[in-house]
Amino acid sequence: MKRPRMINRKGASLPTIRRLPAYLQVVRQAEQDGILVISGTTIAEELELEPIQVRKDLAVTGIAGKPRVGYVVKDLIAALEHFLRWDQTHTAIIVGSGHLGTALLGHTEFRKNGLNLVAAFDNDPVKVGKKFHGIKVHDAQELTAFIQKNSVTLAILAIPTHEAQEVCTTVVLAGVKCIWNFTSLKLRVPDGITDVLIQKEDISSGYAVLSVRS
Amino acid sequence: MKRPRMINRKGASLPTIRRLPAYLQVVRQAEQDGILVISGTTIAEELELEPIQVRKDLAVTGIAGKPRVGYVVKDLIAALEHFLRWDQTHTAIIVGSGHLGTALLGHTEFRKNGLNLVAAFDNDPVKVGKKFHGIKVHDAQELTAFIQKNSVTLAILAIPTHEAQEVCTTVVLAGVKCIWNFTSLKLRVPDGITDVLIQKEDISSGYAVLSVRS
DNA sequence: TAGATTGTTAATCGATTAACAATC
DNA sequence: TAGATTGTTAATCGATTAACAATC
Repeated sequence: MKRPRMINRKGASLPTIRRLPAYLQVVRQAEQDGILVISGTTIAEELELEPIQVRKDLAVTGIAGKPRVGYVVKDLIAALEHFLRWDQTHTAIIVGSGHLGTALLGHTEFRKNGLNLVAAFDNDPVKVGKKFHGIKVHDAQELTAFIQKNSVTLAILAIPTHEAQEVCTTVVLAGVKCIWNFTSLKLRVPDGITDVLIQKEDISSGYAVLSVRS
Repeated sequence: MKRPRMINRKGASLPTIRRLPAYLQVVRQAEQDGILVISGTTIAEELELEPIQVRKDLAVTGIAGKPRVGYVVKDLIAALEHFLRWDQTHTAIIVGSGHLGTALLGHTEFRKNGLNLVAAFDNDPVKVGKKFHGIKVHDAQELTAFIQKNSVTLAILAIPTHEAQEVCTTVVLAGVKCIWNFTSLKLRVPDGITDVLIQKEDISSGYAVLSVRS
Protein backbone atom coordinates (compact mmCIF):
# COMPACT_ATOMS: atom_id res chain seq x y z
CA MET A 1 0.00 0.00 0.00
CA LYS A 2 1.29 3.39 -0.99
CA ARG A 3 0.84 6.31 1.36
CA PRO A 4 0.67 9.68 -0.36
CA ARG A 5 3.49 12.10 0.41
CA MET A 6 2.31 14.70 2.89
CA ILE A 7 1.51 17.94 1.13
CA ASN A 8 2.16 21.11 3.09
CA ARG A 9 0.52 24.49 3.09
CA LYS A 10 1.18 26.38 -0.15
CA GLY A 11 3.76 23.84 -1.30
CA ALA A 12 6.35 24.48 1.38
CA SER A 13 8.62 21.50 1.84
CA LEU A 14 9.30 19.97 5.22
CA PRO A 15 12.94 21.15 5.31
CA THR A 16 11.75 24.67 4.47
CA ILE A 17 9.17 24.64 7.27
CA ARG A 18 11.80 23.46 9.71
CA ARG A 19 14.12 26.35 8.81
CA LEU A 20 11.50 29.09 9.16
CA PRO A 21 11.73 29.38 12.98
CA ALA A 22 15.44 30.14 12.72
CA TYR A 23 14.71 32.94 10.27
CA LEU A 24 12.04 34.30 12.55
CA GLN A 25 14.44 34.31 15.46
CA VAL A 26 17.06 36.25 13.50
CA VAL A 27 14.54 38.78 12.22
CA ARG A 28 12.99 39.25 15.67
CA GLN A 29 16.47 39.92 17.03
CA ALA A 30 17.02 42.46 14.26
CA GLU A 31 13.80 44.17 15.26
CA GLN A 32 15.01 44.29 18.87
CA ASP A 33 18.18 45.93 17.60
CA GLY A 34 16.13 48.63 15.91
CA ILE A 35 16.80 47.40 12.37
CA LEU A 36 13.98 48.22 9.96
CA VAL A 37 15.02 46.35 6.82
CA ILE A 38 16.97 43.09 6.44
CA SER A 39 18.28 41.26 3.37
CA GLY A 40 18.17 37.54 2.75
CA THR A 41 21.94 37.69 2.45
CA THR A 42 22.26 38.98 6.00
CA ILE A 43 19.97 36.27 7.38
CA ALA A 44 21.93 33.66 5.45
CA GLU A 45 25.25 34.83 6.90
CA GLU A 46 23.85 34.77 10.41
CA LEU A 47 22.69 31.16 10.02
CA GLU A 48 25.48 29.95 7.73
CA LEU A 49 23.10 29.12 4.92
CA GLU A 50 23.08 30.05 1.23
CA PRO A 51 21.29 33.33 0.38
CA ILE A 52 19.33 31.68 -2.41
CA GLN A 53 17.96 29.13 0.03
CA VAL A 54 16.84 31.84 2.42
CA ARG A 55 15.09 33.77 -0.36
CA LYS A 56 13.34 30.64 -1.65
CA ASP A 57 12.26 29.70 1.85
CA LEU A 58 10.96 33.17 2.70
CA ALA A 59 9.00 33.21 -0.55
CA VAL A 60 6.64 30.52 0.76
CA THR A 61 5.30 33.01 3.31
CA GLY A 62 4.22 35.32 0.50
CA ILE A 63 6.49 38.13 1.66
CA ALA A 64 7.72 40.49 -1.08
CA GLY A 65 11.15 42.01 -0.72
CA LYS A 66 12.59 45.05 -2.42
CA PRO A 67 15.55 44.52 -4.76
CA ARG A 68 18.73 46.14 -3.46
CA VAL A 69 17.11 46.65 -0.06
CA GLY A 70 15.73 43.47 1.38
CA TYR A 71 12.64 42.78 3.46
CA VAL A 72 10.84 45.14 5.81
CA VAL A 73 11.54 43.60 9.22
CA LYS A 74 8.07 44.23 10.60
CA ASP A 75 6.37 42.74 7.53
CA LEU A 76 8.71 39.76 7.43
CA ILE A 77 8.01 38.90 11.05
CA ALA A 78 4.28 39.15 10.41
CA ALA A 79 4.55 36.97 7.29
CA LEU A 80 6.59 34.29 9.05
CA GLU A 81 4.32 34.27 12.09
CA HIS A 82 1.24 34.05 9.96
CA PHE A 83 2.56 31.29 7.74
CA LEU A 84 3.58 29.29 10.81
CA ARG A 85 0.18 30.04 12.40
CA TRP A 86 2.09 31.44 15.33
CA ASP A 87 -0.15 34.50 15.28
CA GLN A 88 -3.01 32.33 16.50
CA THR A 89 -3.49 30.85 19.94
CA HIS A 90 -3.04 27.10 20.23
CA THR A 91 -4.48 25.72 23.44
CA ALA A 92 -2.23 22.98 24.74
CA ILE A 93 -1.68 20.70 27.70
CA ILE A 94 1.38 18.82 28.84
CA VAL A 95 0.95 15.27 30.05
CA GLY A 96 3.72 14.36 32.47
CA SER A 97 5.27 16.78 34.91
CA GLY A 98 8.66 15.17 35.39
CA HIS A 99 11.82 17.02 34.53
CA LEU A 100 11.15 17.10 30.80
CA GLY A 101 7.54 18.18 31.23
CA THR A 102 8.56 20.89 33.67
CA ALA A 103 11.32 22.06 31.33
CA LEU A 104 8.75 22.39 28.56
CA LEU A 105 6.36 24.21 30.90
CA GLY A 106 9.10 26.71 31.58
CA HIS A 107 9.99 27.23 27.94
CA THR A 108 8.80 30.85 27.69
CA GLU A 109 9.53 31.08 23.97
CA PHE A 110 6.41 29.00 23.34
CA ARG A 111 4.18 31.84 24.43
CA LYS A 112 5.64 34.17 21.82
CA ASN A 113 4.72 31.54 19.26
CA GLY A 114 1.05 31.21 20.03
CA LEU A 115 1.33 28.19 22.29
CA ASN A 116 -0.95 28.62 25.29
CA LEU A 117 -0.16 25.99 27.89
CA VAL A 118 -3.23 25.80 30.07
CA ALA A 119 -2.55 22.76 32.25
CA ALA A 120 -0.24 19.91 33.11
CA PHE A 121 -1.28 16.39 34.07
CA ASP A 122 0.34 13.73 36.20
CA ASN A 123 -0.70 10.56 37.94
CA ASP A 124 1.61 11.17 40.89
CA PRO A 125 -0.56 12.41 43.82
CA VAL A 126 2.45 14.29 45.21
CA LYS A 127 2.56 16.48 42.12
CA VAL A 128 -1.16 16.95 41.54
CA GLY A 129 -2.27 20.37 42.76
CA LYS A 130 1.21 21.89 42.59
CA LYS A 131 2.09 24.65 40.19
CA PHE A 132 5.12 24.77 37.91
CA HIS A 133 5.94 28.02 36.17
CA GLY A 134 2.45 29.18 37.04
CA ILE A 135 0.72 26.19 35.49
CA LYS A 136 -1.28 23.81 37.67
CA VAL A 137 -0.78 20.06 37.65
CA HIS A 138 -4.06 18.16 37.40
CA ASP A 139 -4.83 14.54 38.09
CA ALA A 140 -4.41 12.44 34.96
CA GLN A 141 -7.89 11.06 35.62
CA GLU A 142 -9.31 14.43 34.61
CA LEU A 143 -7.67 14.41 31.16
CA THR A 144 -10.74 13.63 29.10
CA ALA A 145 -13.04 16.04 30.91
CA PHE A 146 -10.50 18.84 30.79
CA ILE A 147 -9.77 18.44 27.08
CA GLN A 148 -13.46 18.53 26.20
CA LYS A 149 -14.27 21.46 28.46
CA ASN A 150 -11.35 23.61 27.34
CA SER A 151 -11.19 22.64 23.63
CA VAL A 152 -7.58 21.63 23.86
CA THR A 153 -6.09 21.15 20.38
CA LEU A 154 -2.58 20.01 21.26
CA ALA A 155 -1.32 17.48 23.78
CA ILE A 156 2.36 17.35 24.58
CA LEU A 157 3.47 13.96 25.85
CA ALA A 158 6.37 14.00 28.29
CA ILE A 159 5.69 10.73 30.04
CA PRO A 160 7.41 7.35 30.39
CA THR A 161 7.38 5.26 27.23
CA HIS A 162 5.16 2.55 28.68
CA GLU A 163 2.35 5.03 29.37
CA ALA A 164 2.56 6.75 25.99
CA GLN A 165 0.17 4.64 23.92
CA GLU A 166 -2.54 4.66 26.55
CA VAL A 167 -2.38 8.43 26.99
CA CYS A 168 -2.33 8.89 23.23
CA THR A 169 -5.54 6.90 22.89
CA THR A 170 -7.18 8.80 25.74
CA VAL A 171 -6.42 12.27 24.42
CA VAL A 172 -7.35 11.36 20.86
CA LEU A 173 -10.69 9.94 21.94
CA ALA A 174 -11.23 13.13 23.95
CA GLY A 175 -10.82 15.15 20.79
CA VAL A 176 -7.20 16.29 20.60
CA LYS A 177 -6.12 16.75 16.97
CA CYS A 178 -2.37 17.22 17.46
CA ILE A 179 0.09 15.28 19.57
CA TRP A 180 3.65 16.32 20.20
CA ASN A 181 5.33 13.11 21.25
CA PHE A 182 8.51 13.39 23.31
CA THR A 183 8.62 9.69 24.11
CA SER A 184 10.55 7.20 22.01
CA LEU A 185 7.45 5.17 21.18
CA LYS A 186 5.88 5.18 17.74
CA LEU A 187 2.28 6.07 18.57
CA ARG A 188 -0.81 4.78 16.82
CA VAL A 189 -4.18 6.46 16.77
CA PRO A 190 -7.29 4.35 17.42
CA ASP A 191 -8.79 2.65 14.36
CA GLY A 192 -11.04 4.79 12.23
CA ILE A 193 -9.60 8.10 13.35
CA THR A 194 -7.61 9.73 10.59
CA ASP A 195 -7.44 13.46 11.23
CA VAL A 196 -4.88 13.38 14.03
CA LEU A 197 -1.39 14.72 13.51
CA ILE A 198 1.44 13.21 15.52
CA GLN A 199 4.82 14.87 15.62
CA LYS A 200 7.64 12.85 17.15
CA GLU A 201 10.51 14.70 18.74
CA ASP A 202 13.35 12.31 18.32
CA ILE A 203 16.37 12.96 20.48
CA SER A 204 18.19 9.77 19.48
CA SER A 205 18.26 10.92 15.84
CA GLY A 206 20.31 13.93 16.84
CA TYR A 207 22.62 11.78 18.90
CA ALA A 208 23.02 9.42 15.92
CA VAL A 209 24.12 12.28 13.67
CA LEU A 210 26.54 13.43 16.32
CA SER A 211 28.18 10.06 16.89
CA VAL A 212 28.31 8.99 13.25
CA ARG A 213 29.94 12.21 12.15
CA SER A 214 32.41 12.54 14.98
CA MET B 1 31.78 31.15 -0.66
CA LYS B 2 30.68 27.59 -1.18
CA ARG B 3 30.75 25.16 1.69
CA PRO B 4 31.09 21.53 0.70
CA ARG B 5 28.18 19.27 1.50
CA MET B 6 28.94 17.24 4.58
CA ILE B 7 29.98 13.72 3.64
CA ASN B 8 29.00 10.99 6.03
CA ARG B 9 30.54 7.71 6.90
CA LYS B 10 30.32 5.25 4.01
CA GLY B 11 27.98 7.49 2.07
CA ALA B 12 25.02 7.30 4.41
CA SER B 13 22.74 10.29 3.96
CA LEU B 14 21.62 12.41 6.85
CA PRO B 15 17.99 11.22 6.62
CA THR B 16 19.22 7.64 6.67
CA ILE B 17 21.38 8.23 9.75
CA ARG B 18 18.45 9.83 11.52
CA ARG B 19 16.25 6.78 10.86
CA LEU B 20 18.74 4.21 12.10
CA PRO B 21 17.97 4.66 15.83
CA ALA B 22 14.33 3.81 15.20
CA TYR B 23 15.35 0.59 13.44
CA LEU B 24 17.65 -0.26 16.32
CA GLN B 25 14.84 0.26 18.80
CA VAL B 26 12.51 -2.05 16.89
CA VAL B 27 15.15 -4.75 16.51
CA ARG B 28 16.18 -4.54 20.16
CA GLN B 29 12.53 -4.97 21.10
CA ALA B 30 12.34 -8.00 18.82
CA GLU B 31 15.37 -9.47 20.59
CA GLN B 32 13.65 -8.90 23.94
CA ASP B 33 10.67 -10.77 22.57
CA GLY B 34 12.90 -13.72 21.72
CA ILE B 35 12.75 -13.22 17.97
CA LEU B 36 15.87 -14.45 16.18
CA VAL B 37 15.31 -13.23 12.63
CA ILE B 38 13.50 -10.14 11.37
CA SER B 39 12.65 -8.95 7.85
CA GLY B 40 12.92 -5.41 6.54
CA THR B 41 9.22 -5.65 5.75
CA THR B 42 8.39 -6.25 9.40
CA ILE B 43 10.50 -3.30 10.54
CA ALA B 44 8.88 -1.13 7.89
CA GLU B 45 5.37 -2.04 9.05
CA GLU B 46 6.27 -1.29 12.65
CA LEU B 47 7.50 2.21 11.75
CA GLU B 48 5.11 2.91 8.89
CA LEU B 49 7.87 3.21 6.33
CA GLU B 50 8.40 1.60 2.94
CA PRO B 51 10.24 -1.77 3.00
CA ILE B 52 12.59 -0.65 0.25
CA GLN B 53 13.66 2.33 2.35
CA VAL B 54 14.39 0.14 5.34
CA ARG B 55 16.47 -2.26 3.24
CA LYS B 56 18.43 0.58 1.65
CA ASP B 57 19.03 2.19 5.02
CA LEU B 58 20.13 -1.04 6.70
CA ALA B 59 22.54 -1.70 3.82
CA VAL B 60 24.74 1.22 4.92
CA THR B 61 25.64 -0.68 8.06
CA GLY B 62 27.09 -3.50 5.95
CA ILE B 63 24.59 -6.07 7.25
CA ALA B 64 23.74 -8.89 4.88
CA GLY B 65 20.28 -10.37 5.04
CA LYS B 66 19.05 -13.69 3.78
CA PRO B 67 16.46 -13.67 0.98
CA ARG B 68 13.10 -15.05 2.09
CA VAL B 69 14.20 -14.87 5.73
CA GLY B 70 15.43 -11.45 6.72
CA TYR B 71 18.21 -10.34 9.03
CA VAL B 72 19.63 -12.18 12.03
CA VAL B 73 18.47 -10.03 14.93
CA LYS B 74 21.71 -10.34 16.89
CA ASP B 75 23.85 -9.43 13.87
CA LEU B 76 21.61 -6.56 12.85
CA ILE B 77 21.77 -5.02 16.31
CA ALA B 78 25.55 -5.33 16.27
CA ALA B 79 25.76 -3.80 12.79
CA LEU B 80 23.55 -0.84 13.70
CA GLU B 81 25.35 -0.22 16.97
CA HIS B 82 28.71 -0.37 15.30
CA PHE B 83 27.77 1.89 12.43
CA LEU B 84 26.34 4.43 14.87
CA ARG B 85 29.46 4.05 17.06
CA TRP B 86 27.14 3.20 19.90
CA ASP B 87 29.33 0.22 20.73
CA GLN B 88 32.00 2.63 21.95
CA THR B 89 32.01 4.76 25.08
CA HIS B 90 31.56 8.48 24.58
CA THR B 91 32.55 10.47 27.64
CA ALA B 92 30.16 13.38 28.04
CA ILE B 93 29.23 16.17 30.41
CA ILE B 94 26.05 18.19 30.72
CA VAL B 95 26.37 21.92 31.29
CA GLY B 96 23.30 23.24 33.04
CA SER B 97 21.35 21.31 35.67
CA GLY B 98 17.96 22.95 35.32
CA HIS B 99 14.94 20.90 34.37
CA LEU B 100 16.14 20.13 30.88
CA GLY B 101 19.64 19.22 32.03
CA THR B 102 18.22 17.01 34.76
CA ALA B 103 15.82 15.38 32.31
CA LEU B 104 18.76 14.54 30.07
CA LEU B 105 20.77 13.23 33.03
CA GLY B 106 17.91 10.88 33.77
CA HIS B 107 17.56 9.66 30.20
CA THR B 108 18.71 6.09 30.83
CA GLU B 109 18.53 5.13 27.17
CA PHE B 110 21.74 7.08 26.59
CA ARG B 111 23.76 4.54 28.52
CA LYS B 112 22.66 1.73 26.21
CA ASN B 113 23.98 3.83 23.36
CA GLY B 114 27.51 4.36 24.57
CA LEU B 115 26.94 7.75 26.15
CA ASN B 116 28.75 7.92 29.48
CA LEU B 117 27.62 11.00 31.39
CA VAL B 118 30.34 11.65 33.92
CA ALA B 119 29.40 15.03 35.35
CA ALA B 120 27.02 17.97 35.32
CA PHE B 121 27.97 21.62 35.73
CA ASP B 122 26.11 24.61 37.05
CA ASN B 123 26.93 28.09 38.29
CA ASP B 124 24.19 28.01 40.94
CA PRO B 125 25.88 27.38 44.34
CA VAL B 126 22.70 25.79 45.61
CA LYS B 127 22.99 23.04 43.00
CA VAL B 128 26.75 22.51 43.08
CA GLY B 129 27.63 19.40 45.08
CA LYS B 130 24.20 17.84 44.69
CA LYS B 131 23.62 14.65 42.76
CA PHE B 132 20.94 14.05 40.12
CA HIS B 133 20.34 10.52 38.94
CA GLY B 134 23.65 9.60 40.51
CA ILE B 135 25.64 12.26 38.69
CA LYS B 136 27.34 15.02 40.65
CA VAL B 137 26.90 18.70 39.83
CA HIS B 138 30.22 20.56 39.69
CA ASP B 139 30.92 24.26 39.80
CA ALA B 140 31.00 25.72 36.28
CA GLN B 141 34.36 27.24 37.18
CA GLU B 142 35.85 23.76 37.04
CA LEU B 143 34.74 23.09 33.47
CA THR B 144 38.09 23.51 31.74
CA ALA B 145 40.07 21.54 34.31
CA PHE B 146 37.52 18.72 34.36
CA ILE B 147 37.35 18.40 30.58
CA GLN B 148 41.11 18.18 30.26
CA LYS B 149 41.56 15.75 33.15
CA ASN B 150 38.79 13.37 32.03
CA SER B 151 39.21 13.64 28.25
CA VAL B 152 35.60 14.61 27.72
CA THR B 153 34.64 14.40 24.05
CA LEU B 154 31.07 15.62 24.16
CA ALA B 155 29.51 18.58 25.95
CA ILE B 156 25.74 18.80 26.15
CA LEU B 157 24.51 22.37 26.58
CA ALA B 158 21.26 22.75 28.53
CA ILE B 159 21.74 26.32 29.71
CA PRO B 160 20.04 29.67 29.14
CA THR B 161 20.57 31.12 25.68
CA HIS B 162 22.58 34.09 26.91
CA GLU B 163 25.23 31.83 28.46
CA ALA B 164 25.49 29.48 25.49
CA GLN B 165 28.19 31.17 23.41
CA GLU B 166 30.49 31.71 26.36
CA VAL B 167 30.20 28.09 27.50
CA CYS B 168 30.69 26.91 23.92
CA THR B 169 33.95 28.84 23.67
CA THR B 170 35.12 27.54 27.04
CA VAL B 171 34.52 23.87 26.32
CA VAL B 172 35.97 24.08 22.82
CA LEU B 173 39.14 25.74 24.08
CA ALA B 174 39.33 23.02 26.72
CA GLY B 175 39.36 20.41 23.97
CA VAL B 176 35.78 19.21 23.48
CA LYS B 177 35.23 18.05 19.88
CA CYS B 178 31.46 17.64 19.90
CA ILE B 179 28.75 19.90 21.22
CA TRP B 180 25.12 18.96 21.52
CA ASN B 181 23.35 22.28 21.67
CA PHE B 182 19.89 22.37 23.28
CA THR B 183 19.72 26.17 23.33
CA SER B 184 18.14 28.18 20.54
CA LEU B 185 21.38 30.05 19.78
CA LYS B 186 23.43 29.38 16.67
CA LEU B 187 26.85 28.72 18.18
CA ARG B 188 30.19 29.70 16.69
CA VAL B 189 33.50 28.09 17.45
CA PRO B 190 36.50 30.33 18.12
CA ASP B 191 38.48 31.43 15.06
CA GLY B 192 41.00 28.96 13.73
CA ILE B 193 39.33 25.90 15.24
CA THR B 194 37.76 23.72 12.57
CA ASP B 195 37.43 20.19 13.88
CA VAL B 196 34.49 20.77 16.21
CA LEU B 197 31.11 19.32 15.46
CA ILE B 198 28.03 21.14 16.69
CA GLN B 199 24.64 19.49 16.62
CA LYS B 200 21.68 21.72 17.33
CA GLU B 201 18.56 20.18 18.80
CA ASP B 202 15.84 22.40 17.53
CA ILE B 203 12.54 22.13 19.31
CA SER B 204 10.93 25.05 17.47
CA SER B 205 11.37 23.23 14.14
CA GLY B 206 9.16 20.45 15.42
CA TYR B 207 6.59 22.92 16.64
CA ALA B 208 6.66 24.64 13.25
CA VAL B 209 5.87 21.39 11.46
CA LEU B 210 3.05 20.74 13.89
CA SER B 211 1.40 24.13 13.58
CA VAL B 212 1.81 24.47 9.81
CA ARG B 213 0.32 21.08 9.15
CA SER B 214 -2.55 21.28 11.58
C1' DT C 1 8.64 -26.17 -5.84
C1' DA C 2 6.42 -21.67 -4.87
C1' DG C 3 6.76 -17.58 -2.82
C1' DA C 4 8.79 -14.16 0.11
C1' DT C 5 12.61 -11.40 0.70
C1' DT C 6 17.13 -9.42 -0.30
C1' DG C 7 20.06 -6.35 -2.82
C1' DT C 8 21.27 -4.11 -7.15
C1' DT C 9 20.42 -1.15 -10.96
C1' DA C 10 17.46 2.22 -13.00
C1' DA C 11 13.78 5.66 -12.81
C1' DT C 12 11.46 9.15 -10.52
C1' DC C 13 10.76 12.68 -7.57
C1' DG C 14 11.86 16.62 -4.95
C1' DA C 15 15.05 19.87 -2.87
C1' DT C 16 18.91 22.70 -3.57
C1' DT C 17 21.67 25.53 -6.28
C1' DA C 18 22.79 28.30 -10.37
C1' DA C 19 21.90 31.77 -13.75
C1' DC C 20 20.05 35.91 -14.78
C1' DA C 21 16.58 39.48 -15.77
C1' DA C 22 14.15 42.96 -13.16
C1' DT C 23 14.45 46.62 -10.01
C1' DC C 24 15.33 50.14 -6.77
C1' DT D 1 24.36 55.58 -12.83
C1' DA D 2 26.40 51.41 -10.63
C1' DG D 3 25.75 47.80 -7.83
C1' DA D 4 23.28 44.98 -4.59
C1' DT D 5 19.39 42.31 -4.04
C1' DT D 6 15.03 40.11 -5.27
C1' DG D 7 12.46 36.55 -7.56
C1' DT D 8 11.85 33.49 -11.50
C1' DT D 9 13.21 29.87 -14.51
C1' DA D 10 16.39 26.22 -15.43
C1' DA D 11 19.93 22.93 -14.05
C1' DT D 12 21.88 19.98 -10.85
C1' DC D 13 22.09 17.08 -7.20
C1' DG D 14 20.60 13.70 -4.04
C1' DA D 15 17.08 10.89 -1.85
C1' DT D 16 13.33 7.90 -2.54
C1' DT D 17 10.96 4.58 -5.02
C1' DA D 18 10.37 1.07 -8.62
C1' DA D 19 11.68 -2.97 -11.10
C1' DC D 20 13.57 -7.23 -11.04
C1' DA D 21 17.10 -10.88 -10.83
C1' DA D 22 19.07 -13.76 -7.28
C1' DT D 23 18.27 -16.76 -3.55
C1' DC D 24 16.85 -19.56 0.14
